[in-house]
Order: sequence, then C-alpha cells, then structure tokens
Amino acid sequence: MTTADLLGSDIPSVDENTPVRVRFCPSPTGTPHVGLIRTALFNWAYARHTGGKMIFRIEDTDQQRDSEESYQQLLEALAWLGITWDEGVVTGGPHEPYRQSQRGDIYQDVIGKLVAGGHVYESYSTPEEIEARHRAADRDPKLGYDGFDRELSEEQVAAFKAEGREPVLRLRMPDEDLTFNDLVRGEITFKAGSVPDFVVVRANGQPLYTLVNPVDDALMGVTHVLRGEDLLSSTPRQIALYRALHAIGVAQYMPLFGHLPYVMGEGNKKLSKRDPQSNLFLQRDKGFIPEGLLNYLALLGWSLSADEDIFTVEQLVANFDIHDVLANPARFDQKKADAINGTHIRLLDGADFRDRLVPYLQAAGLVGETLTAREEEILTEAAPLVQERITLLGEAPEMLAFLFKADDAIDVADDALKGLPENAGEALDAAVASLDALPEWNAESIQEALRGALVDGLGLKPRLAFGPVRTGISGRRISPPLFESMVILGKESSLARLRAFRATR
RNA sequence: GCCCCCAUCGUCUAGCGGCCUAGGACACCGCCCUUUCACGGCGGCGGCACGGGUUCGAAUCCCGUUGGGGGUACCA
Repeated sequence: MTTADLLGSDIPSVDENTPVRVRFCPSPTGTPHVGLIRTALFNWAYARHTGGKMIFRIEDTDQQRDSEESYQQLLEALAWLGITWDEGVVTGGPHEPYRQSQRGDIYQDVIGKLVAGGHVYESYSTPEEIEARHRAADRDPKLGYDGFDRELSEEQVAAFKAEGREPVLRLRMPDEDLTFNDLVRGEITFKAGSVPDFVVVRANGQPLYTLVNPVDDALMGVTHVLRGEDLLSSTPRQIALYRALHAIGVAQYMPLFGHLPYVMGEGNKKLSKRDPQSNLFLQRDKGFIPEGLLNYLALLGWSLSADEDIFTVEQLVANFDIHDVLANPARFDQKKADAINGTHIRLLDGADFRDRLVPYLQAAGLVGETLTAREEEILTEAAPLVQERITLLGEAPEMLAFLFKADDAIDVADDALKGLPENAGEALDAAVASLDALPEWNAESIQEALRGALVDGLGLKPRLAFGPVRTGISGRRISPPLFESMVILGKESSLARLRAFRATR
C-alpha cells in the first residue's frame, strides 16, 4: 500500500455537472434560532435554484443535550416557513434512517473498515499526559494532541490494556497542507501539522460528530456542504477523513464546502441561543410572517440586487447562488427585520391578512376558539384599517381590542385622558347631539357631522377636535381611523360609548 | 501561544480597476400628506480601518499593521 493509497488523496471532487445534493443537519438541542434557520434557508434555496435535492438529517448523537421536543420544534419551524426537503426524516428516502441515533450499525461498519485500512488508530494518551509531554519538550502545552500513539509497540499497548485503559480512535492526519476552495471564501489552506490527529470514536465505542457528519454526508451523496462559519476550522479534518472514506469505498467524491457567515447579536458576539431575538418562535409570536422573516434572513449575507431589499421567496429561489453569499458576519437588526416584515404585511392580500390575524386575536383573548358571526364581521371590516399601520401581526390585538369589547368594558388609558382639551365634556355633548340626529351612518356622514359640531361649531383645531370622541370610542389616545371604527361599531354602540364616557367627565 | 476567517454609512448591503464628487435599505432628523397613529412622498445626516506597494488610474489587486471573530474537546 502506498502513501497515496492510504491517504486516498486521489478522491474525485464534485464539479459543475454533479447534480446538487445539499443537506440541513441540525442537532435537536433547544429552540430553533434564526442563525440555524438562515442556514436551512440557504441550503434550501440553493437546492431549489439548481433543481437539486435537499436532505434533512437529524444529528442526535449527544444523548445528554438532544431532546424529542427540540426535534418536533425543528419540524414545526420548517413547516411554518415553508422550507421543504426531498429526503430525510418524516419523508424518508433512499438513505434511511435519517436520524443519526438510529444509524449506529452503519457507523460501526465504517469504523471497522477505517481500522482495517489503518486510517485510524487506538490512542491511550490522557490529556494530562499529552500536556506533560509538551512541557517536557519545552513546547506550548496547549498545542493539542502530539501523535504519541501513532506507532505504539505491542508491548506498550499490552501495558496500557493491563492498566485497564480504554483507547479512543484517532484519524491519522496527512503531513501536508490541506487546501480547499470554499464556495463563499475562495481558496483556504491549513498548514501541515496545524491540525492534530483528532478523535473520531470515544473510548466507549460511540462515534463523534467528527466522524458521523462526514460519513453520512458521504453515504448520502452530499455535494455541497453549506454550513456555519463555526465549522470552517473543522474542514481540514473532514477532508482528511473524506480521503480515508474514499479509500475504503464509503465516499464517492469530495464535496464542495461553503461556510456561511455568522449572524451576530449586540456587540460583537455571535447571536446566542439565549438571546430572545434569536428565538424563531418568539419572533413568530410577536407577529412575523414567514415572508417577512425569510426575506430578512436572506438579506444577512446575500442580496437580490443593488436597490431592492424586498423580495418574495420565489425571487430568492430564482436568483440565489451560494457564490454570491458574502463572507463577513452580519448583525441581526431587529428594527430592520420588523420594517421588512411590515412591508410584507402590506403586500398581503386583504383576505389573507385578515385570516392571519385570527390566532393573534385568540392569543390575546379577544375572540374564542371559533369566531361568532359578529366577530367575523368586525374582523373583516377592521382588518383593512390596521394592515398598513402595523409591522408585526402581534400589534393588531391592542389596536382592535375596543371593537371586540362590550360597550361597558372599555377601559380608558391614562395618556388618552391627559391629552384631552379642557372642554372635553362640551365637545362630547356636541358630538353626541350631532351624531344622534344623523339619518345615515357611514364614514362620510359621521365625519361631516363631527366636523360641523366640533371644528366649525366649537372652533376646535382639527388635530385636537376628535380626541374626546376617539377616547370615548376606543379608550385610547391612538386608534385605527375613527369614523370607520364607528361605522363598524354601529350607531347605537357608538353613542352608548360616548354617553358613558361623557358621564365620567 | 499556534491555526483559520473577516474588514464600505450606526446597521444590512451595491461595488468584482476607470460608469464612484461611493448607490440602495433600515434607523435617525426635517418637510409634505393627514381625524390620532401609521402608510406614502420629498429632502437631510452619514462610510471605503490604517500604512505601503502594483497601475496612467484602486473601495476594487498584492503585502503589512491594527481591530474583530472562530478553532485549538472522548461538544456540535
């Protein structure tokens, strides 16, 4: 066996003509966060753009941290956003199973071949011993594993075993520079000797991420590994492992790698899972719609054109290319995300927007499980009033609450009271009188009557004239358009509210 | 320490040697529209980290410095 055979460095690489197969392979630890979703989105968009396949694999090899709840949340997140996959959990496919926790036998088989081929070796050194050797040789103790066990004699092995030591398995790293062409960063070279032989199998026989991730990628024929920048420095190890996998017949070709920039939080820190901003479901509960969130997330590292920030998922798919992704980290800007979402809300078809409001009204307790006929009516008429005034669906309940409440259940906010003119009582009397006399109850007639009574009659400034009426009707200083709101409430209800409010002045 | 990545307005970005006295978006500040709040429209503020090269010409290419980030685990 020659060195080249051992290293398998003759492994063919994916080229332009290889049908694209990408994957999203999260570990089910914790709630889905926006950085993770951005990674899923870019993989998905690239698959759809190229007509390739998207694989959804679950990397649940860490029993301590993985949870079934988290797995379910992953499914829920992708379903909500419309990110689909062609092979993977739930849908199945030619490389089942797609949960690593169920692939133990496959890994053991690969491990056996790696051992037989001499690509991995048993290592008995403890971290303390490695560090001690570095100090003894006057090297930096933080240098990492030193390759001590590479060529152990049978006597040494026997001695370790006699001590009861259980070895880990390490991959034999090639003693040469490792270079690859990153799809977003260009050529990257790791110097020979800078990556030590790393552990691929624990002493208890369980394989680590460092092994199972490339093994599954190889087995599943992944062509483009698009993942977070945090995995950039593990790429040389994967390349070395891929060569070994090719040598033992597990890998057909070397995939292409593309490392997506970090999504940052405040300061210069990576957006952490602890940060509420990063929590996908919190964003959804606040009122993000998939269109808005996907648009914003795509903007973190990618752009459609020089002067368009707003685009649909279809436009993203039609134009997305991993080569256009930027290498520098992007800060998650909640204000811009909100603004983009607001634009998408305004882009929504009226009926669609109306329907999307329902869960938020229910969550706020304004309507029940099923809406009454009257509630349906109110919602249909009121939805257009708020569609252009909110950036998040979650803002709607507060704005619309007064329409769903009983006339005697209107609470009046303090700031609404403060802004009232001295003669609010007089204004309310005039308003009630003019409205009561109205034969027609529509926005135009209401406006005309109120204008006549308050602006012309009492000489109030237009900016202030309607304050008392607004407060009486909605209990708020700020409300959806007043006259339209009164139309929705009806004449009887409107007058009842104004009279009741007048009685408190 | 060593290895690797990154560097254009406050933020996200356009820019891939001349179209740049650097364009757009968010935010911010004015003005207009207006029954409140928004939406919308108009205008303003504001940036190529620094230093060397290469070139007739550099935000764009090269080198260095500085700054930031990541890795260096029997985590992923």
